Amino acid sequence: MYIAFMATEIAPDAPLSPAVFAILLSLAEGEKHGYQMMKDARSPEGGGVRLGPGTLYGSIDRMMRDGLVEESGTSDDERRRYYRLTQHGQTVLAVELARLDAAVKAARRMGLIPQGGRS
Amino acid sequence: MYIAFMATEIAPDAPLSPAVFAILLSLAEGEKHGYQMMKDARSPEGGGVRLGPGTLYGSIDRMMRDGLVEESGTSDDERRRYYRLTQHGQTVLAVELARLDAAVKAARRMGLIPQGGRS
DNA sequence: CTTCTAATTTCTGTTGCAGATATATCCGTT
DNA sequence: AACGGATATATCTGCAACAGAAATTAGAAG
Repeated sequence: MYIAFMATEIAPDAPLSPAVFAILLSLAEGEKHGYQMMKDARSPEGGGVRLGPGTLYGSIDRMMRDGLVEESGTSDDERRRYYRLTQHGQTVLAVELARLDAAVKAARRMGLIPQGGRS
Repeated sequence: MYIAFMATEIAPDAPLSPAVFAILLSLAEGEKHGYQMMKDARSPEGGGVRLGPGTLYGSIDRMMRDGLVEESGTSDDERRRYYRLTQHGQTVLAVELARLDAAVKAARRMGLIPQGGRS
């Protein structure tokens, strides 16, 4: 598959840290500001990760530097800074998801995940 | 579900770093020595992660310290040191897998994973 | 017994993480 | 409009983790 190939070729960013993964996943839904990502990440679907301010904003800076996310000028509130995925960020997320999906499925085959698990 | 509950209660180890996750997953198959985990981790089912010696053995030490893995006296070769999961390690892995499973499924619902993906 | 590979160890600079603290803005109340 | 609390971000700093290089030891092959 294309994605699997890309994993080693154009996305040497893998594997992603849990924080970076959670942020990318949150932004996949659409533009978000930091505080919102924080709450997203806490939910099970968002990865169930606790992000403190240091980790959150530090990660965002690095991700901007690496071209995974960018600021969208949007401003409905003076305090908020909105971010969105770049093209590269979308690719990296897709590759990471494919990676995790493969690992989870392998684990399920091994009987390491209780249920078949519901979708 | 039980596991999901445990995630926040008895396993504050989450989220795991990619290296630690790959090692736990590899050991879920049975006893392994470091070099073998290294090759396991490289395969897609193992997480598709490149572990250099520094990361690998450093992680193992920390995991021993944290009671996730332990040495099994097994020795079919003087050079090799074999490790296995502890009870605690198994629990932590199960919790992490449940976490990732939830995230992957959420991502699939969002259409972020190309196929249904192969099982 | 020499040589090649497997397997681990140790070391070191760089980076990321994580909590604490600080600061600015919005909102509801009075 | 001033106040207090919640929202939202910024900054700073010590500690731990990572990542690659280099060295070391043991087994396998000839």
